[in-house]
Amino acid sequence: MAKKRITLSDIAKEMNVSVGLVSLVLSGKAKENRIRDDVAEKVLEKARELGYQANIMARGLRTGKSGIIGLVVADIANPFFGTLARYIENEAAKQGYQVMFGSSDEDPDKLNSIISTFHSRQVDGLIIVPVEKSKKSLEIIQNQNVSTVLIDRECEGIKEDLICTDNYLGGFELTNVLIKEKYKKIGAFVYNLNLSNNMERIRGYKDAIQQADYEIEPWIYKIDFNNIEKELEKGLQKAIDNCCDALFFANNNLGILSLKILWNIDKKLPKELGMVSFDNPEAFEISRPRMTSYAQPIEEISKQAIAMLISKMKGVQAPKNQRILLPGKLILRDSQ
Amino acid sequence: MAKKRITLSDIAKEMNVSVGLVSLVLSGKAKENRIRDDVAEKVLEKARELGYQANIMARGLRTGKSGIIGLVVADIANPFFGTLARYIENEAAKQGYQVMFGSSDEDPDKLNSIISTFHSRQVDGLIIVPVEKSKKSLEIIQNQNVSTVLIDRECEGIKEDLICTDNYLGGFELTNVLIKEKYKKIGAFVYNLNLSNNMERIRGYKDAIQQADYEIEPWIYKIDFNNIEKELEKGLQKAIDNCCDALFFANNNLGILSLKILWNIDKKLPKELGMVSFDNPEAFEISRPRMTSYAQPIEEISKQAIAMLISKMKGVQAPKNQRILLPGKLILRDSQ
DNA sequence: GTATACTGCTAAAACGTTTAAACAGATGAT
DNA sequence: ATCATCTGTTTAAACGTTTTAGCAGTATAC
Repeated sequence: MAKKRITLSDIAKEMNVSVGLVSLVLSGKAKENRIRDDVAEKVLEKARELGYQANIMARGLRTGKSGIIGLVVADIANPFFGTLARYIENEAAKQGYQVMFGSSDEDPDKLNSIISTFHSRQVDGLIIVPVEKSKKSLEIIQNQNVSTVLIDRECEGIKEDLICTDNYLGGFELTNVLIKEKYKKIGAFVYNLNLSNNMERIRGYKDAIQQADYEIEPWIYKIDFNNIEKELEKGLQKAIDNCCDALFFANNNLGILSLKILWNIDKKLPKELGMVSFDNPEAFEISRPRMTSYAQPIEEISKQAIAMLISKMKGVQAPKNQRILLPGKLILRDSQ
Repeated sequence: MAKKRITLSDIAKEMNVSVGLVSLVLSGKAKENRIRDDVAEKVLEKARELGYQANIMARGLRTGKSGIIGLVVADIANPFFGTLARYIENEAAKQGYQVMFGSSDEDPDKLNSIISTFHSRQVDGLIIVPVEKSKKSLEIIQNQNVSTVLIDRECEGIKEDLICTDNYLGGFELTNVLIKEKYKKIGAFVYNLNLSNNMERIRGYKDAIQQADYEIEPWIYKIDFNNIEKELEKGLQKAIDNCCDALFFANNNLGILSLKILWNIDKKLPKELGMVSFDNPEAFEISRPRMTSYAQPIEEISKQAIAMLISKMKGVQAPKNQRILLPGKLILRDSQ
């Protein structure tokens, strides 16, 4: 019942050749090693017949390569990261790599343990969405000399190749949509985490407000990441009490939840307030109002990340510590 | 620069003991092999000091285990599967397993190639969302004797353990919500794929209609999976032309897209039509109308799937070919 | 004083690859 | 006839673990 796996030596025995020869043929090195064509052909045929599948662990042990790319995101259930994972999966597959993933939940300890098991598995490369205080984990990995590229955010104190959306620009453009409508007070919502991308968005928000052609003040509310929904309720109420007539959400989570909460507070609110949100989940297409948002170039990020990772793994000496900022796309709908 | 990995033998050399002893200690088998406590302690200490990380490929080669669970879903970017992946990741981690995933795109060839690379990697177990015509791939895997559990849907002609939502019940309950409102003609939308879960939902829909306490006819429209948006536009228009006054969507994708399309056709439509949808993405909470839906017990599915998989991997002879149907939850909102 | 059992360790094989080096035999050059 | 070259293959080491069998030394039993 328990069918034994076919190994190189099974094939070798059946054909009365050496294991080495079979290996050479099956790894496509027959020509360079001048194996006779007819022999190579027969070996290939036999392998097919027996249903040979290479044992990747054995190969990996010998070669030191696993063919695995480790991806660590904040939460794979978040559509932004899910989509990202999907594109990365595709791009990696094109290059013959498999993807293994882990969700950090914005927790540096989890991040660290994921990275460390990935390392144990000899991943050939790492694509990491760093979290607050992940400097130490990243330093360890850098010392270990594993090819790594960071995406989505920077990590303070770490010099490493990075691909992410131009968050400042997004925050700036989004806020300007609101400013054009002459709102008097635009409240901004962001996590209380020290995440470079969210901070950049807020920086864009602030700059836009400062450069506005009329008098307007920033108003920023930080949401405790461990208690998002409750905190957001409080914050939203406070924004209303403080006469905010428009709202800026620094990410999809905050945007979506706010839409829900505002409606619960008062069904008229969503229509009366001006709103814009970073990220572009499908939910924003069917919400009322349809949320004006800033779509990150997820596919482009994935492509560039894999391209850069592959070139690093191949040892092509790309100039260290590149920072690639990709522009997103403003999606004008009807919430402003 | 390229820091060498620490191996058992590095530790052994530094401490003048044998590799075997170090292995025994680090794999927690010191006691049963009566290694002296002080020796064990020192080895542990040294390993920590040098930053030892086991080489999992070497271990895997020796033990035949990889510690990896392969998960193949239709599309990791779909929030349903993303959430599923997340729970599976968590549950697997609790048992010391890592998850590797692949997206099949409902394509049997892709499914097959994913399964086959997973097998090459010696995954210890497989959790598979089967697609149309995946019988052959699954038979191969069954012959290979890899522990497998199917989730979300059945695969025609394959006897294998299965965990999924009680789709029939969901379709039935959802339709009854509409029937209670006395709609005259309820149009149902479903993919043209032969997926057991979607079929079951439609069966529930049909039965509910047949058992209704007033005269009503089923009206079903099948959407070509390769051209969903265009087809859906056509179908929705047709439903309206055919005087449907309510709509039943067999999954989240169809529900979300329809909400968007209907609004584009005529902004009054979403309010005028009765609607219900299978699945419960967050989008349904902020759409207008808020969509009444049937939430699948994703966490429960994941937990049971991992539990069953682990017990199969451990060789606990669970009665073959279990079929576990888990009830979902009707979420009443205001689209009916 | 000899057999027996226990203690704490080492030795070595095995897992399935990859790959550099070696080899035998044929061919060619001198 | 000798040496070199080429052809097509084999040999064997190596990768880093795990695990079984065995070994030397000490303790216990009679």
